[in-house]
Amino acid sequence: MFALIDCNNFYASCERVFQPDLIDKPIVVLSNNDGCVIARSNEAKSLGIPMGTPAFKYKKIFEENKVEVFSSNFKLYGDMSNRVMSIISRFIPDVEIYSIDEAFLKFDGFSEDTIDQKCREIIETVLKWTGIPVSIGLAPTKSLAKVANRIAKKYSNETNSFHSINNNSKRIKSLKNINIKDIWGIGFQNEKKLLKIGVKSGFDFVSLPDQWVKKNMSIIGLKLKKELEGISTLSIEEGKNNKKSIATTRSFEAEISSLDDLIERITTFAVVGSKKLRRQNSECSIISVYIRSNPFKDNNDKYHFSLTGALPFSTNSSIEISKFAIKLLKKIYSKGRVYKKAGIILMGLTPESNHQFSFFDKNIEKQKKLMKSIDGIDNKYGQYKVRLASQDQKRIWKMNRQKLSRNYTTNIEEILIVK
DNA sequence: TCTGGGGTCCTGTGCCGC
DNA sequence: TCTGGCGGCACAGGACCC
Repeated sequence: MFALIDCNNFYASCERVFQPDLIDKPIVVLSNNDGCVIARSNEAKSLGIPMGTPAFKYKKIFEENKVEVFSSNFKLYGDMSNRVMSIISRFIPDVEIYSIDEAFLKFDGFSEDTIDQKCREIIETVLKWTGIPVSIGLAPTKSLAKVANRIAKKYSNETNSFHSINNNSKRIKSLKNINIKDIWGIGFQNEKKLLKIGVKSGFDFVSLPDQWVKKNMSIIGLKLKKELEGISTLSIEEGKNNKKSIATTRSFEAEISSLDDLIERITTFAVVGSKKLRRQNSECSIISVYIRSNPFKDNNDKYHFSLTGALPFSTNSSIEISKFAIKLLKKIYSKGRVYKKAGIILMGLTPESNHQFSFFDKNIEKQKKLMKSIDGIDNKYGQYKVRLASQDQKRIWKMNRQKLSRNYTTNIEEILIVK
């Protein structure tokens, strides 16, 4: 059996742990730059504030209903997530951390009663030790565990936040009651496709012929169908911690058109990206750079240019990576256009320890030492104190974070004081 | 005025060498 | 020597997730 454990309204719950007077009050958490709503407490949900909506459109509703608004504090959420995950691992060894607020668990060789009991214990312990409420869905496949989790959460009063799909009639009943768009793996495009042929519920979906699903929704769609039929096609992936790509991308506060400005941004992204690379002891061999217009602007002139290139060797040096990224940028840049967002993605990641020496990297030892001292200085005096010449020396990230909460758990200066 | 960032996987296409 | 067919590969783009 698979269980999916999910933290309820995770970011909002994290904020609430440290401000208990906000219990029962509507809370929203905004994305970087205070752009979109990315988390809502139940009270905020019932005010009709949608997920992912631009915050400025709801400013009035926030004020009228005294909604507590927070800028995202990922340091805090990341730390709270680690705490929750380590508690879960005390109960069961097979854990796949799926996202910051979700994990799949695999129960093998336990009786049904034992599993139920363990799930309830996990819910209780996580709440007691961290203050974060969680829900658990249990089922024979991962996709059905997602469905079960939804039910556990939606009817938490009756389910006590735990629901199990442990027989066929429960499976059918759940699928009949779930909207097609609420199934894990069905996005907007597939929903459109399915509604067109009259598929509205999960049950309608599993009633389709396999060939249709394969043809119209690829192998992924077919795997999903099998999962919902109770045949497991997705397994627990442990140790997924090592990433296959590392992206650093940002929207700009204003549109940019000069090459120099873009070079400055791309260099900064390259520096940030290579630092992430070094932190997980990896190197990259492929770099992708993109620049794009504002997709929300009301004209037809929308563009997105990207270019991917392979380095002649693997590296995690900020200098090599930014040099190469700028080369790519120059190839896709065209004068006279305006850009609103850019990014760099590092791919072809390999462990630093497997480094293949090549003719080109005579400099490698020198670069390694240099990066080590840069990281050392940054760790001592604060992030990104050392900058490359092509970065703007005065510029600091102008991220808009007007409503940032404190780093209660990761910075001793900001710890909660009880008077 | 103000619309996030970071991932994964799959598929179509074009090119290359056999 | 030329050509068609085919597999493998790289790459771009699309779809999904949180």
